[in-house]
Amino acid sequence: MGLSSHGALGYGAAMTENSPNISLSQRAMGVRPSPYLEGLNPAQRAAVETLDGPVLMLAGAGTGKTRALTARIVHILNTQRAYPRQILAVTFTNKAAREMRLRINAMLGDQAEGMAWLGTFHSVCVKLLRRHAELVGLRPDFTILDSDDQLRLMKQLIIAANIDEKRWPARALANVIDGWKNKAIAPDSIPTSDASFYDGRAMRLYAEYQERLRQLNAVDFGDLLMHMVRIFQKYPDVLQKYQQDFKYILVDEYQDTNVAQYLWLRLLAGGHSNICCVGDDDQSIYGWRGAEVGNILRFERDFPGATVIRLEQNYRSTGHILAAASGVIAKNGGRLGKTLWTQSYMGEKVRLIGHWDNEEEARWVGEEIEALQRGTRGIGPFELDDMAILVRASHQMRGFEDRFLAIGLPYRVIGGPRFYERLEIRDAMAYFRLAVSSTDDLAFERIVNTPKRGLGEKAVQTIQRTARERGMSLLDAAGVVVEQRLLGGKALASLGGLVQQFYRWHDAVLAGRSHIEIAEEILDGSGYTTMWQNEKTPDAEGRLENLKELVKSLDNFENMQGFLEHVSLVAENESDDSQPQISIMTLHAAKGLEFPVVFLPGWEDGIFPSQRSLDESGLAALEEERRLAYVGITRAERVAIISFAATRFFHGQRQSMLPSRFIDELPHDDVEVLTPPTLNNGHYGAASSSPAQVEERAAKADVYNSPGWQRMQSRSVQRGAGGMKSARNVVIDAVASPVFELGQRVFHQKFGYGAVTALDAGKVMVAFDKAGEKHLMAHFLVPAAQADDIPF
DNA sequence: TGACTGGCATTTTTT
DNA sequence: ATGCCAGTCA
Repeated sequence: MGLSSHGALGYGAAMTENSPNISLSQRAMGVRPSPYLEGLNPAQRAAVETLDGPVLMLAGAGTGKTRALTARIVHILNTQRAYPRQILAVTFTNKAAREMRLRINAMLGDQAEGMAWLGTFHSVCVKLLRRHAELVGLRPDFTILDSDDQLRLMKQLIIAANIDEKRWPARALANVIDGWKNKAIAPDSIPTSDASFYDGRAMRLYAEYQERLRQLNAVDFGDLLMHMVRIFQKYPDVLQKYQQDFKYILVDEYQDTNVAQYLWLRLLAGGHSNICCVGDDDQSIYGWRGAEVGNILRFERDFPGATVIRLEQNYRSTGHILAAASGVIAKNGGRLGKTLWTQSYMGEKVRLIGHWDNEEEARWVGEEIEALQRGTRGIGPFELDDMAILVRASHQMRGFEDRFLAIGLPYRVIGGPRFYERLEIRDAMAYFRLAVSSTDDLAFERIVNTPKRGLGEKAVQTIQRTARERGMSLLDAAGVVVEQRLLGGKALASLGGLVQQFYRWHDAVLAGRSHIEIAEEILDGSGYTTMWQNEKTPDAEGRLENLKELVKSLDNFENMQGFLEHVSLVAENESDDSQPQISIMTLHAAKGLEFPVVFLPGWEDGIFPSQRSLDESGLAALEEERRLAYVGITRAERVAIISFAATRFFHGQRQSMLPSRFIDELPHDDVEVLTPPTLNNGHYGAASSSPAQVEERAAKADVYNSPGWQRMQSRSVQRGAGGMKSARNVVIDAVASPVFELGQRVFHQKFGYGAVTALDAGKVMVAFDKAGEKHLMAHFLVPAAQADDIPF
C-alpha cells in the first residue's frame, strides 16, 4: 500500500516501548506493534480485526463498544490500510465524535487530527454539501437553520396560505415535513399515501417551504442528509469519488439511523464495502424521531456477506442488575438476540418500592441518596456524582428538584434547555448572522425590533413588501425604505440608524477585524445589552451573564463565520462540575452513560410506558418503551432502585396510578422489594429486617388500612396477582390482564366510565359515557365498582 | 405598543 | 396547576 512514507502515520514512542506482542524481526520488517489489541476479549478483537467487508458489531449495553470501535480505527491506521482522511466515521452527537477523536489521539499521538471525516452525520454532510451545493441550487455559503427558524418560516407560509393556524399548527406541518426529510423524500417524490397529510396541504407547503429555503440560501437539519442523498443518487460521478475516497466506513449507534442516513451510508459503502456498523437493537429508543430499528435488523440482507459480531460480555453491571434488565428486554419480539453475561459478582438485587404518592417518592429518594452517601444502606458510601435519577418525561424532574432544593441536596439537570437555545443567545446570534450575511432575512426579522425601536408590524410589512417588489434582502429593502421615506418620521430615523449600523458591522467583518471586537460593538451599539440592563426581572442578570459567556466563547474561533457554523451544528451546554451533584435526566438522555447508583422512579402505567406513545404507535411503542426500561436498568453499575407511586398529581389533580407493567416483567429472583417508609419507620433492608419483622411491623402499621393501600391491593388482585398481603410483594406477582364481562361497567383514567361492548385477546371494546367507543388494552380499565372506591 | 386575559395542551430530542 | 399562545383592550 506504500503509505509508510506518510509522516502522519507516525505514532508515539510510548507505543513502541511496551509492545511485547511483536518480535524484533517483525519490527525490523516494518510490522507495527498493536498494544491496543491487548486486553480485548475475543469478540472485541474480532470486531477490530475483521476489516474486510461489511461488519455488524452488535454491542450490548456496557460491552465495551467504544473501545472496540476506536481500536478498530487505530488498527486500520496502524496497519496502514488507509490514510486518516480515507476513513469515514460517523456518530450522532458531537460528544460521541469528540470522545472518539480523543481516544484515537490518546493511542496514536495526534493522528486523529488528520481524520477529516470523523464527525456527526450532520457535520460530515455540511462539509460535503458545501462542496456540491450548486447541484441542489444553493451557494456554498448557505446558512443552516435550526428548528426555531424552521418553525417561524413555516408559520409564515401557513399564514400566507390562509390556513387556520389553530387547527393546523406549524408544529404539525414541521413534523410532517421532517418525517419526509428523514426518509429522503423530496417534494417531487411524495408517495400518494402521504398526500392527505396536514389537511392535504402538506405537499404544497413542503414544496413552497423548500423553495423559500432555496431563496434564502438556507437548509434545515433534515436537508443536510436529504440533499446529499439526492446528489449521490443523481450524480454518479460525485458518488463514485466518495465511494473511492472512503475506504473504511464506521457508524456508531446504527440502531438510531433513519432512512435518509441509511440510504446515505448504503450509497457510500457501495465502493469498498468496508462498512462497520455498531449498534444495539435493544437500545433503539428514537423511533419517534424517525429512527428505524429495521435498519439494524435488516443489516445482513442489506449488506450481503456481512459478518455479525456480538459483544456480549458486560463490564458494567453486577449480575442481578444485568439479569433484571435481560429479563425485561426478553419480552420484546423481533430482536436480533444477544445473551449478555458478566464475570462480576451478583451484587445487590434491584430494589423495588411502591409509594403512596409522587411527593413521598421524591422525599424517599432524597433520604435514600443521603443514606447511600453515608453508606448506611449496606453498600457504599457513594458520592453524589455517582448517582443519577432517570425519569421518563422531563416534567417528572420537577418534583425531585423541589425536594432537593428544600433539603439542600445539590443536583444538576442533564439535557435541560441548551445554551444556544436561550432567547438572549439566539437574539445575539441573529445580530451576528445578519452582520456576516446581509441576506439573512430570518435574522433580520428576529432583531429588527429587539430591542424595541418603534418598528412594529406596519414597518416590517413595508420592508417586506419592498423586498418582494425589488427582489432584494430585507436589510437592503430597509435601506430603500429609508431612502424613499416610506415610513413615518420616528420609525424612519430608527430604521435608518439600524441599517447604517449593519452596513458598518458588515464592512468590519469583511475587513477582517477581530470578531470579538465586532461582537461587543454589535451588542452594545445595538442597544441589546442595555435592554437587559434596564430589565428588572430576576433572570435579566443571568442573561447578561450568558451574553458575556457567548462573547468569551468567540475566542475559540478564527472568525465570525467559523463560530456561526459551529453553533448551528453544536448545541451543547456544559454543566459546572465544581461540586459533587446528583444528576437528574430523562431515560433518553441517559443512553451511553453509567452510574454506580441509579434511581428509576415513576414506573407507573401511563407514565412509563407512556400512554401517549402507546396511543400513537401501539405495540411498536410498547416495545420501544420496554427498550427504554432496558436502557434505564443497564445504566446502573451496582445499585438500581425502581419505584412507583399509587397516586400522582397530574394536570392539577390527584390521579390514581397503576404500577408499570414492566415491573411485573422483572425476574423475581433479581428483585428485592422494599417496604415503604410509612410502613416501617423509614428502615428496611435485608440487613435490618427479616421478612417476619417486616410483616410484623407492617401488620401494626396503620397505613395498611388506609384507603389508598387497600385500593392498590385490590387493583393488584384485579391484575391477576395474589394480592398485596404486605408491601413485600407489591405487584411483583401480577401477571396477566384482568378479565371483564360483556356489559360490565368499567372506569378508565382518561375516558371515564363506560360499559364493555366486546372482548378479544387482551383488548376490550368499551362504550364510554362521555368519550364514545374505544378499543383499549384491558390493563387500563378498572371495574367501575372499584373505581368508585377511589377516595379522591 | 404593551399589558392583560382566557383557552388549551401537557413525551422523549440531536443536529 | 401551569405555562404558553393568541387575541383583546387601553
